[in-house]
This record gives sequence, structure tokens and C-alpha cells, in this order.
Amino acid sequence: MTLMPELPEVEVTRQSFAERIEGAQVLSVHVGKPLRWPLQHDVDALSGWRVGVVTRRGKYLWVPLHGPGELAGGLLIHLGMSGSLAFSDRMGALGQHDHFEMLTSRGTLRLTDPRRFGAVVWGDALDAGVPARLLAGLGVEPFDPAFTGEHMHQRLQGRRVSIKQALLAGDIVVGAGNIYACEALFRAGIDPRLAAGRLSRPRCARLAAEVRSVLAQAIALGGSSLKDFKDAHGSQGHFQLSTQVYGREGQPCRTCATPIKRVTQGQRSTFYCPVCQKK
DNA sequence: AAGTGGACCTGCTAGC
DNA sequence: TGCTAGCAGGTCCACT
Repeated sequence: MTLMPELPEVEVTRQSFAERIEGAQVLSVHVGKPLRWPLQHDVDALSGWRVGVVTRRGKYLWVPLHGPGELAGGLLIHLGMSGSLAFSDRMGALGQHDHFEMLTSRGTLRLTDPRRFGAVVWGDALDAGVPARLLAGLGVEPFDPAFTGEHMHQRLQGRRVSIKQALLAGDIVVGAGNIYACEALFRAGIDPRLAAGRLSRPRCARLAAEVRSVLAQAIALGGSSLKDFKDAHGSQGHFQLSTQVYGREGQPCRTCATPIKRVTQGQRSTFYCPVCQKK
């Protein structure tokens, strides 16, 4: 099984290696095939640098590095659709789908990503260069107190896209990918096809609460393991066992037994219960 | 400004 | 058994 990299999987991955890698010294860095963007830094120049506290913003991880003197920077990592990170002490040669590897005094951090939609890019700081550009349009963090129903309601004003697509866009709140957007809308009883700008204040409050709770629950369960998602320890998640609608087309709704429907929105599959979720 | 569709790349499964 | 079409966690970019 591979973790499906939405926010919970990225956070579970972060938690699985952040403490172990903090303070480690970089021994060497190796790259495989090109990822989504070029790294934009001489990897050989990073030997001897020290790893700081790994943080997350949306579905990105930031691995800060401290060099000699005033030198500082870091790696912004995204898992794309099929990426996973492993951190362990015993590692063999790079496999066919291993495209980034950082050997450190505490273990080896390795990105495996068959589809190579993922990325590892250099930044002199999180708020400079490429990282700053990539993070610029992101919405609020789901666990930030600023993420309220009022915030969501205000940001949805005038938007004609469906609420499902508005959630996925990530410019209002980050972290809900295809699975969790579907699940949050089911929990909130909202039809995913409803125009975003038409959600009432109470429904926005409900949706904000459900986005937060579904993501929190998924993190607590270790994320979702569809094909082969694992955290950096190699552990699998269990959230997929509790999905109400995602991937359940034709199967009975766990609440009302009506067959779950699948529709296409913005070239992505959406799953919903035609009875429990209302316009 | 907001919305739409194409692009990136590989692997797996269902169906013929 | 073998080939092909369709599908998959994300999100940037060009264009209307």
C-alpha cells in the first residue's frame, strides 16, 4: 500500500521522521530522474550542513538546512500524486522510482515517486525564491483558528464553481484533496455540485468543521493507504477503511443504503450520496 | 477575476 | 493470454 498524499498523509509522514532527522548532519545528496521542477542547487555543496525542524504548509514539507557561517536554506518537498518519503538507516541502491536521496548522520531520507509529479526544490528561505512563489496562493491551514465558517463564506462569495472544486482549489483552505473533499462534503450533507457561492453561512460553518474533523481523524488514523502509501517509518494508514463515499460508486450509503454516485467535476471523480447530500 | 482544459508521467485494472 | 482504454492521491500554466 502507498499513502495517498493529501494533507493527512503529508503530516503523518512529517511526524514520522521530523524528530529523528532534526540535528542530523548531511553526508551526501543524490538525485535520480527529473521531478516536476529542477532542484536549482548544487547538491554536493550541502555536505556538512545540518537539518533543522521539519515543518508542513499545505501538502508541502520544508526541510531547513543550516550551512557554515550564515549560510541557510532548505528543501521544499511535494509528494505529487504518487510520492512517498522513507527515512531509515539501512538503505540499498537507488531503485527505479527513487529520485531524491539525502544521506545523513541519523539516516537516509529518500523520495520514491513513480509518476514524478512530486518535487524537491531549493530555497534560501521558505519565504524566498521558488518556495515563496509556490506557497503564495495557498489558503489558510485547516487547523488555524482563522479557518472558520465565516472565512469560508466570505471567500466563496461570487464563486460559480461547484463547492467540491472550490475545496480542491486550495486557495480557501489547504489540504483537502479528492478523497477528503468528498468525505467532508458527505459529512456536511452538502451536494458536491452545489455552486460554491450559494452556500449559506450555517452550511459554511458546518463544512469548515467537517473539513477540520475529517483531516484530524485521518491524521489520527495514520492517513489513507490506497495502493502503497506508507509514512517514513514504512507504516500504513487506516483511514481508507472508514471512507463513506470515496471509491464506493454503486455501493450502499452507510447511512441510507442508497447507491453512492460518481460524477466528474473538473476532470476528477467525485463520489456522493444522492440522498444524504442536498443542494 | 474566475473558470476551463491541457500538461506533466507511470502503473494498474477491467474489458474485449 | 495479450492489447488497449481508462483511471489514479496534485496543481501549474495558458487561454477565454
